[in-house]
Amino acid sequence: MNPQAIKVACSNCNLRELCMPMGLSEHDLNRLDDLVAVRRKVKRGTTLFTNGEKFTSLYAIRTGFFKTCLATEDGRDQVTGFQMAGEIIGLDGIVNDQHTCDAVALEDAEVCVMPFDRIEEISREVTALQSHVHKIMSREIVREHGVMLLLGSMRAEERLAAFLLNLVQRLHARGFSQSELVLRMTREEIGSYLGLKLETVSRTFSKFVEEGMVEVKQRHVRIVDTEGLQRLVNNNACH
Amino acid sequence: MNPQAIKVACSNCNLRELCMPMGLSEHDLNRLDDLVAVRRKVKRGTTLFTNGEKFTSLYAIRTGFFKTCLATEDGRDQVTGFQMAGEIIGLDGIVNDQHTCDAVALEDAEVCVMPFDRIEEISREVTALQSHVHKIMSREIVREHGVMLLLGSMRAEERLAAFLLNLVQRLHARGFSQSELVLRMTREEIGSYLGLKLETVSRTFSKFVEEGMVEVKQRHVRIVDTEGLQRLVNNNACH
DNA sequence: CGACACCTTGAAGAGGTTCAAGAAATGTGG
DNA sequence: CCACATTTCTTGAACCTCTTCAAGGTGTCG
Repeated sequence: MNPQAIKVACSNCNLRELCMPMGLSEHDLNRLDDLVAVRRKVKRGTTLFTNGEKFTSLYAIRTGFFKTCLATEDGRDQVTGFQMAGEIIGLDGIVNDQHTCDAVALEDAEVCVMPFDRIEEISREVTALQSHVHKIMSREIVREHGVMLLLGSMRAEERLAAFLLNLVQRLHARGFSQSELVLRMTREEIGSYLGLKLETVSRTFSKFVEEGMVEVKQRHVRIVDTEGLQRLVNNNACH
Repeated sequence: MNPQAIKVACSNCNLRELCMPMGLSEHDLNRLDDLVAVRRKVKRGTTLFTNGEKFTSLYAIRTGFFKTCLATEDGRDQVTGFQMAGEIIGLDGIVNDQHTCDAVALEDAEVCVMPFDRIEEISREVTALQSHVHKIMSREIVREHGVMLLLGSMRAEERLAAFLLNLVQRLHARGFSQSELVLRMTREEIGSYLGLKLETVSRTFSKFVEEGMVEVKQRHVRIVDTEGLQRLVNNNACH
């Protein structure tokens, strides 16, 4: 058995710059390679973790696409985010040693499993990792502030425009098109995330198409007028 | 000059159990006392930090009451949270070394200033602090998930009920009444937080009063029927 | 190829917003 | 300490956005 062939190594992962700190010494890089215990495949439609489950690890998404969602006993359901390659999920579990939401793969996925006690251990030694972990958590807090702004103050069109621009921008950062994207989620999931009903999402898509801002063919979306969408998001003066 | 009299000491602060880890050795406790550089008073209506300002420190609230809010150039405004004694604010600033929201004192307040580089330094040595910092950030993430659920799936009554119950619960944890509270914020600020207009907040208060669930006299609120409010929040079956 | 999930569109209805006016509380300056 | 200005809160009426309910269409997967 050749350990080289099996060993999971952040040091030569091409997603490193997305999920790991940059500019490390050789020595620190080697320490980081101890972070990832194993990789885990998650089939489409199955969960990486669920509400109530014991928290042990954070997960770095290598491939695939996830949603995280809250489901309360009384039947409410809220998608709290969509995550793609290079992003970290599981942060919600730290506070009470158990997860408070479900992470569902929206397409076949693979994640790097990073046991949290090991993260804490190594980040005591590698300052860059410590700082990185703090920044990742802070980034999530800031992202959620943005969602609160969206849910609290935007109208349906503005929400969907903001959503599309955010998605395409993140995909672009991963080398995909600036204007075309394939939605991995249903209208209902988009609606849940945006605080809208699926019919409203559908209607708003249709409206964007009528106005020539996007082309939509099922889950294939092409953004024709980025500035137009941007104006919708920024400019709430027009109402 | 007697250092004893001036020295800020977490080790004998009565809010310690709210903002600091528990069960530390004498030695670790002493290390923790190096965390707080100074205290700072913040007059009502003034800001502790503002959007764009350089991030240097986290703040533990000793006395007083804050709101954090996002204000975008185009005039949107969103209250992202209300914070009280024992809670930590400033986490949003970590990711980009600058704050992304404003923290406004809603009454005269005093905070403990904890330089973040010192927090990172000490938490490399004191495992309990490291863990504590992680938990605080995770707790904020989970709290915001809850707000997303509220904004994304609740109706006006449900939102206000959830808001009141949350406030009174936090106050109760600080030794105040389980049923009476004084709101430190305006109807407009409540509305912004809950994604409603101030008129809707006012009307919903009136409705609760009519139904005998609460008594309201300006900012003085007395919760008469806690279970009733709880039912509103949990039970979305009734519509 | 048939069953199922997903999406679109229409029409009616509800919940929340907007606009407006007035009342109550709070703060300020003389 | 009182009078006045200002902010905050309440309530009504009309309106608008989004939801609900319903039906039909499209795509997908075993």
